[in-house]
Amino acid sequence: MKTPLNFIHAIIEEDIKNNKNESRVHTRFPPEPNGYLHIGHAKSICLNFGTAAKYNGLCNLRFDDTNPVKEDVEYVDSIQEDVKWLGFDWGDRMYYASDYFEQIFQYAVDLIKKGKAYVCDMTAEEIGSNRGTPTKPGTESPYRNRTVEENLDLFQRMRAGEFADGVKVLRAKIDMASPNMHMRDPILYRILHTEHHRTGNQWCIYPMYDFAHGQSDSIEKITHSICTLEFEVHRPLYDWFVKELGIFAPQQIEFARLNLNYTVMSKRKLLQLVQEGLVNGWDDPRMPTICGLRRRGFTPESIRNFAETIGVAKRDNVIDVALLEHCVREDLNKKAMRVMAVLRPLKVVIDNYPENQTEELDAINNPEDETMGSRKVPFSKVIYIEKDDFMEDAPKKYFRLSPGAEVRLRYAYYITCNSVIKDENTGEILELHCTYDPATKGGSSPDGRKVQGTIHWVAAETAVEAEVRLYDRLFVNEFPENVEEGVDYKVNLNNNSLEKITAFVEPFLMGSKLDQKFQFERIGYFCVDKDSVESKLVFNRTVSLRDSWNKNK
RNA sequence: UGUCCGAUAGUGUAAUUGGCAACACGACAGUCUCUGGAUCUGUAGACUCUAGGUUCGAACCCUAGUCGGACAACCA
Repeated sequence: MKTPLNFIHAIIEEDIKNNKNESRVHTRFPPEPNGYLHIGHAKSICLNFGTAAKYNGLCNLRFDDTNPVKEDVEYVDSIQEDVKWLGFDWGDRMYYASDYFEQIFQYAVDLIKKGKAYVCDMTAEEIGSNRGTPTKPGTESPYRNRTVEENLDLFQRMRAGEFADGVKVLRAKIDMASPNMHMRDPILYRILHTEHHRTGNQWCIYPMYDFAHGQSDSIEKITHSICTLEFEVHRPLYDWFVKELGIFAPQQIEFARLNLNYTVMSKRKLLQLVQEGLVNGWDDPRMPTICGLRRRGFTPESIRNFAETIGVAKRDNVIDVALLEHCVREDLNKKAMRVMAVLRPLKVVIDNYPENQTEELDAINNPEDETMGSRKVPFSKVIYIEKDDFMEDAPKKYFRLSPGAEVRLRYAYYITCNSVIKDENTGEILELHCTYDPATKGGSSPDGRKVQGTIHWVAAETAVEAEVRLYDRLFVNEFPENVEEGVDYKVNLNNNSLEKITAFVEPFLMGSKLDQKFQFERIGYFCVDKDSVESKLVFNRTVSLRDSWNKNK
């Protein structure tokens, strides 16, 4: 069976067939180290590294670090960690645009010498207003016709630090009347007396992204520069630089960025959520960041599979977060060990079970994977079950415990509920009294009688308390950014996106380690949080299991 | 009133490049089950944005239009 090609791979296969670049495929993932990577970047990472792997090519990791005022090593470290965690390897090809500053400076000198760039003394405001609008042409800078010698001298003096921030810029001399705004004498270099996280104080002028990105790709001999749609309008400019400079020409191909409903994806907004304390840091499990998803319990495989499933195209798209959730479930279903945990405990006393007796019952660790073996679960007279698993006046289709009904305790016994003890004042159900059938040990009866439901439980005596963090969507609105003029999108924040509860878990979980993943049977998938310690376990709910009974209501 | 890009079931992506519109998720129904999970089976759901044209034949090519998106940072 041949898998259909996305449009980028179709282009690449055509290029290979035509022996373009000696049929070489070389991509790159070029983040700016000014924030943490999110699921949208994951799409790009999977695309770039995945494409290289598919065509026996290479993929570089390159930091586009041309703006020292926003960038930081904290981000370059986290980006490397996240790309690695996703399962990709850039080998020895980790680069920085700042590695090329000298070369890029020379490119600028070349342009000046060719009369294609000039130093402009206008202020930012003047340049802005002279640029015109998309429908009106701009006007030319009065400095546009400085001589090559003067430009060369001024540009060298900019580099030497003779001028203050903002008083001069280097601009390309292209066409102030171009219908493409990016061709209206774009700024190439600006003065920034700011220490760079890598080059220190070596430079006080820095190239703009537009003057660095394409050339960086060119220097690295990138064959296919895959980027998002908003850079489509920049492509003529990159091509202009390549042509004027006479350097290797990468081919830029643009694709539509990922959008997820109930989620914001812009770095600016994510930063804001962090800075305003609306979430607990970049790796808050509610964040769509890669580190957030990791802490939430997502696996790299599930994210890669998600990227594969959503495909690549040019039209705008909004993916349902439910698809992302489906991808984790699918992966965790195969891998996660099953255990029992009771989130909202209801005490059950089994009246006819001997006092002080404890049994070790066999439980299968993963019915999807025999090799994961089995374990022992202690059982005794007093147990906890889920509050939801009991109903005093149960509807016909309710298969769990109710007065007079018999259910199976998973891997244990059949029990029947005899009486309900309630708080006299509030009517709240405090405990249940049941009897068990000793012949049903292990969960099946010798007489072959069927029970409607199977519920999970934890023996009270050996139960371990654990903090469980239940996460919900960060936003209540499907499109949180769709707000009326002047309204802050944060009004759409979900006030109940995090609920911390104390649960009882089976003792097996006692020694569980950071990032270990479990399925709490009948509830969902959970992982050990980094806040977890020996004396106080903390679990994050990655995603719930489907519950069709609840859904139908 | 500019330039560039896009438009296919609810959502996303395909369609051997001009030859019966398919797959996944979701929905619904059923099967199975010691997890109301998973599995398995099935059903519904699309005048392929509109109108013309080319053609034996158009989702695909052409023309015009409609709608949507991107672009006016010394950000990337």
